[in-house]
Amino acid sequence: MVTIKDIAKLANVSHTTVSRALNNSPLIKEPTKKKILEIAAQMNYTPNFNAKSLVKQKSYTIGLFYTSISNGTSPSFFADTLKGVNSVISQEYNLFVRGIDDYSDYSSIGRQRYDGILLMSQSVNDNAFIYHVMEKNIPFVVLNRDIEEKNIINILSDDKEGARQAVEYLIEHGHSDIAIIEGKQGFKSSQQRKEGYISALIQHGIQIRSEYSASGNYDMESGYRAMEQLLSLNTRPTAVFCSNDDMAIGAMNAIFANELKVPDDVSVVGFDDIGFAQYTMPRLTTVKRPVEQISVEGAKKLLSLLNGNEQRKEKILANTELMIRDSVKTLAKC
Amino acid sequence: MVTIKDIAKLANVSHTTVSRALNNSPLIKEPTKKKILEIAAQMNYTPNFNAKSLVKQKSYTIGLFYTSISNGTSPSFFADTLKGVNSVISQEYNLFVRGIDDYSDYSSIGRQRYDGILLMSQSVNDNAFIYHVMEKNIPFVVLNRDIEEKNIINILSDDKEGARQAVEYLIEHGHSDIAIIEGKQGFKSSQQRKEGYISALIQHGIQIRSEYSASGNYDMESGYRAMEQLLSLNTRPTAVFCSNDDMAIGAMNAIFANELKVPDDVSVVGFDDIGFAQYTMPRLTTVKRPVEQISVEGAKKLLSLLNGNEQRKEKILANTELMIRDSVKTLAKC
DNA sequence: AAGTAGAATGTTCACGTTAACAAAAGGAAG
DNA sequence: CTTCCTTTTGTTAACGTGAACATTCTACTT
Repeated sequence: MVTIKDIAKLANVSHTTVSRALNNSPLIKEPTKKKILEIAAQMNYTPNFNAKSLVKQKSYTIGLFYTSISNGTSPSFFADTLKGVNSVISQEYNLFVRGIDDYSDYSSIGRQRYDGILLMSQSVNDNAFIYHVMEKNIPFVVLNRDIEEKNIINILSDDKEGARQAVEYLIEHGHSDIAIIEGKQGFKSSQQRKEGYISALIQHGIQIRSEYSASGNYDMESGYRAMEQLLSLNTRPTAVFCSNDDMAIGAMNAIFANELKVPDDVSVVGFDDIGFAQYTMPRLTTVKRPVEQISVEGAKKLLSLLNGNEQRKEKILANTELMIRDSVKTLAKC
Repeated sequence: MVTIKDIAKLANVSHTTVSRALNNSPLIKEPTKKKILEIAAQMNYTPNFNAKSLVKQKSYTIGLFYTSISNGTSPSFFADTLKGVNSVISQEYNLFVRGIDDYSDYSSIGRQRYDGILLMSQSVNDNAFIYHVMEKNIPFVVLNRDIEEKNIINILSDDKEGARQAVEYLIEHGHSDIAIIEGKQGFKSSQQRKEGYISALIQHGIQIRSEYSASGNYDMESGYRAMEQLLSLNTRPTAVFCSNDDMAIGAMNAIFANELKVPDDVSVVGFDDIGFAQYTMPRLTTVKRPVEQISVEGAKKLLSLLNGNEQRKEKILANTELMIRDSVKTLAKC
């Protein structure tokens, strides 16, 4: 392995001069710098990041942590977040990916190893990890999940507004018998999506009917069951807002199973815009959560923090986008 | 930051003794070791991996490289491979993730930075990277894509056999007018899946008809177009083997668009078993590529290599599995 | 009791880099 | 030509750890 000392010998200067030249220090005369740079290139020199890290007390490493890599994280979430973060991180930084549940204890997670941490949080269970990171004084950003705690940079999508818009879209297309299939009990996201649903109804003066609220837990199967329950009502809803796409797919299957059609008999709207939403039959109208954008913003924020720019420790809401496809029917307004 | 020297002072021993105790050296007396370990735990000591790396000439980092993170890699592929690798890598190692196309030059990729490299290869364009890694003498394993080169550890699924089994399954269910929608021209995988298709037909004495070969390029749209072409034939095939699931979904859409039904009018089989295959209507029968298993095997192989166990530089084929769902109809044999 | 082998611990140095301080070289002013 | 800055370069130490070699301590043999 070629080191700066090797270069120094060849260039007939001290290794410090080489170091300075490579780091583009203004202290070095142009011709000297040029000569050194040439030799370095010729010798195929690669800096040793470990040595650099050791002396600079910086790891040049950013940790990207998920709640879990093995359990529950949806494929498209991985792909989108990784894409987003990856596009921002410069070559100077290493990107390390791990699941929080891979660790039995967090002792190996310290400042020396990570300059900063991006946490794609999907569960309240992550809080222990968050406290550890705060305690260790590692710069970090929490993405995707709403953290109650103040003084944390927290970027997530505005689920309430997204849900409101989706339901408003249904109303504008003539629906007023609109049901909701709720997300997992106790999840902040479930609550906010429901709030959006309610807010849209109120805003348009539509009465809220408790029998139009069916509970689910974010998986397909629960969407199916919730839909069956809704279909068995005396006055069947003409449209259903599902708190995520998986449940929407389950709901659509339940509708088909009852020999009804989407959107002719029942309109369906989802939430998330998973990759598969455009491959369903019919293609699913849904609320796109800007996961990739959140990742990009989060990574940028973190990098800026690492560069010493003070950031406001605030919550940032990213806008959702309604992806209009084919699962909603326009009703003639009565 | 607490270092072994701090511990040494408190324990009234030399820092080397601490180092040995922490590394569980047999040279240290039990009571001393115990005392040191206790103090370390109490002080919340975290080893500095940079210093360790520097002196041991080891980076404790495994690079997981994809052909691209931004382009073309399917979400489920990310998720499955990451899961697989992650489950094997011990806490001792860092997992570094990047796309090859993130690099304009490979100069920063050297032995000091990576103890070993896992390459999830999806394109011939990766070859330049492979040569670089070989030249730098970094231990590595190529996964997923068939590499012609000898003397490379190369783990991939047995696509030919998988395709053969799928087509055989169609034949066993009474089909003999079986078409194929081929994968992207020039891809090794396309070729091997087609070979499997042909081999099954020959084996069962079924004549190969050139008009039953439609070309595609692995995306939905191409599957749709290929299927339309097949449907326009005088003697429509009763079953279609699609070289991947995306094209199978496209093909199913084409069948529906022509007011035909899957599987009643045409049976469809896919390849890959993407997550969505079980959510299609009807659920897609397909060949599951053991992506996660390949990742696990590859990571194990690499770790074993890093631990100094010589590995045979060979090609390993992993078995596919036919996922039987609802997109194939049993025909009465004539 | 002395000698000795072996176990346990300590000293010193090295890894490759940057930083603090030191020194030399060059140039301007008197 | 001194003297004194300023610019450029060099010397030395430090980061935290592990390894080679050195030393001390123990326990056993004679």
